[in-house]
Amino acid sequence: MPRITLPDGKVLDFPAPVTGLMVATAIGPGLARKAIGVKLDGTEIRDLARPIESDCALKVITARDDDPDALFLLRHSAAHVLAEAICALHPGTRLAYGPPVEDGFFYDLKPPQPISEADFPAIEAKMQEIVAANRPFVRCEYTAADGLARTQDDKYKRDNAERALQKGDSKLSFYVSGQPGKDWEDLCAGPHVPSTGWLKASKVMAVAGAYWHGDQASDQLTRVYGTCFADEKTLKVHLHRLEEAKRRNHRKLGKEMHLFHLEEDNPGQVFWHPRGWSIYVTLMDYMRHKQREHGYVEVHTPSVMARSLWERSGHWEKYRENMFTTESEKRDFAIKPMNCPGHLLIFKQGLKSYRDLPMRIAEFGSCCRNEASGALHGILRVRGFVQDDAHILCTDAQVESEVVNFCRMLTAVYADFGFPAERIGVKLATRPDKRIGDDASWDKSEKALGDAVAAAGMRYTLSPGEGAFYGPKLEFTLFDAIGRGWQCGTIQLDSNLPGKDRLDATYVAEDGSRKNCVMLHRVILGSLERFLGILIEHFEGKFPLWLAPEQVRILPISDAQLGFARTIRDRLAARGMRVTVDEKADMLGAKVREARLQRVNYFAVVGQKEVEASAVALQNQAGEKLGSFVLDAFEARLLQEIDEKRLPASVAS
RNA sequence: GCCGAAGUAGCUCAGCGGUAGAGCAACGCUUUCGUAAAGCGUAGGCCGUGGGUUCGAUUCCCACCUUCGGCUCCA
Repeated sequence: MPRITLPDGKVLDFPAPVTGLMVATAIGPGLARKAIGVKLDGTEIRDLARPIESDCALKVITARDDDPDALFLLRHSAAHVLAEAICALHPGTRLAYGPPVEDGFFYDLKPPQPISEADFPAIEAKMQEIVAANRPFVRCEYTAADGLARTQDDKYKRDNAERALQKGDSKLSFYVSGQPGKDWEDLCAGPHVPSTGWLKASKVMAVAGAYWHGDQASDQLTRVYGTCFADEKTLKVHLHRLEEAKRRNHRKLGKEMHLFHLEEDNPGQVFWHPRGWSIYVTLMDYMRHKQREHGYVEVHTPSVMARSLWERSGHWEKYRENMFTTESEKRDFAIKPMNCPGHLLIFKQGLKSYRDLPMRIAEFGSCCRNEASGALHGILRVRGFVQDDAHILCTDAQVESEVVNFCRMLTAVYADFGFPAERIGVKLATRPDKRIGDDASWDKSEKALGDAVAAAGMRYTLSPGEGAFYGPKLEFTLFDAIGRGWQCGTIQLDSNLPGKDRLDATYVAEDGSRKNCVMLHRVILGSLERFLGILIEHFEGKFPLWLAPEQVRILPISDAQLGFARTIRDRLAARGMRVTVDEKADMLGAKVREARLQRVNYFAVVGQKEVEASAVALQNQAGEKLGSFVLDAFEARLLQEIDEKRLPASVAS
């Protein structure tokens, strides 16, 4: 006799087991028409047609794009429609696994022939056919034996079934899209929407490879990505957002704006052009300044270090495959993939007292890592990069305050780049299965990091098991102007590397004894290459004035104003600004167009009128005409905007 | 590294067994112009690299390199 509690607190009593649909109907026929599933006790999503036998809290899930539960149901069901369509078009296709994911769903399968984008229109047409037929999703349950028998010839489904049974399920469920025995079926735990007709706003997005169980040594499968929304309008918005991401692509903008290039013969290494390097240097200068403010000392350590040092640090053993190595006079060397050993070697010079701690050692460390060729990605994932790296050597007792300090510094830095607190996500990555150190010390260090984040006024979520083998870490993700997340900053607690068995970094404590330091590895921007790539996409190449490679372009109307234009350029350049004059014989319209496309922040038109008034007619990148400015006012305006690090309206919140 | 797709002028792209095409950019000349493209002309190519098939390959086949989309990885 189930007693159902609704979200508003109302209680419905039923004399016998009911289905979600019956509950929805009891609430109202309108709701029943819109219902696609129910959620029990805030955890289990269930088909509308399945019986509910015991008391529970129940939410009716309707087809809405702002409800993650609804999207889960729609996308999980759309994955079935996709799989059915592919099976119909490519008989002999083996199905593996088709879950909903962020932004859509995928289905891993093994078709007899490769599937490519050219097949999408046919797949989508078939899917629309299945949707138009509006066939019900019917759940069929079998005993373990019967269910296993149904998956007998299918390696992947058999494996899924066995895993479900291992997990403790007593029955195996299949979902038929239509009539059992007649229509397509798939082993699946569910849940699903009532019928295929709900899945109108679906689209096949991409095809890629994937491994069975994510294991490189296992079968290679074809992964077909799709997405589905409740409303076709939301699908359009989603597709529009993808277009937007394409427009912001840092590789495209980097080329258009002459920031950098990548050389085919030298994969994974960036050639920075004058304009790109200008931004890069501004980033470094800025961080150098911030680090000084926060009590860091800057150092520089060798790019190539001997194998013996990497053996002592443990890197040779663990990361040998990903290190570039070289040899001289029969000794092995490696190009540094990290800066920490070098920083510890600096720390170890001379005797350190507890009074010297914490010691914050920073370096714009140029590192090389031999990343797998397939992992390279524009300037976001490269083999040669520079980090705003630093290592804080301190005592256990100092960890928490150092982390608080770091979080505050990081928040201030991110805000200057257009990522205010609400655009920062924090994760605490805790102890992994494979780890060193006892549980008591893990308890202590995880708590220290968590407390520090809270003390800095930030919220975090847990990322269980994702910590480094030597200690927990905090990971900071930035959400850009179109909502994409990029992990940048991190701080990791490490007592392994400075420990006795590794590089043995010690200090003399108050009581005269020698103690080992603990170390915090930390970056804020991370790889400058990557961070700059993210900034390009975040700003769509329209950098704030303080970062912009070309802040002002003077546009003379005719050659008669060239001299005046050059005078203005020299004057602003003397104040440290990045200014050019467009000396081409083009007409003004062409010069304006060019300047806007190049994303120059300000363009100052000078004609006869301006020469006479010693002024400029100003326009900004957005195309707003700002009127006439005499030179003093013009210069003051620019300097103030640079000084404030003012952000463009597109990201200011 | 693995799976799929792609690589043609500086850029964006067309062509696809028979002498390599456009627009923009560049360069030259004319124009000196008031807020998103002045006009005319010139030059520009180992059609990613290597092999094969063919009378003939940018085009078809194979291998490799690089890039892109994923997977795996990311100290």
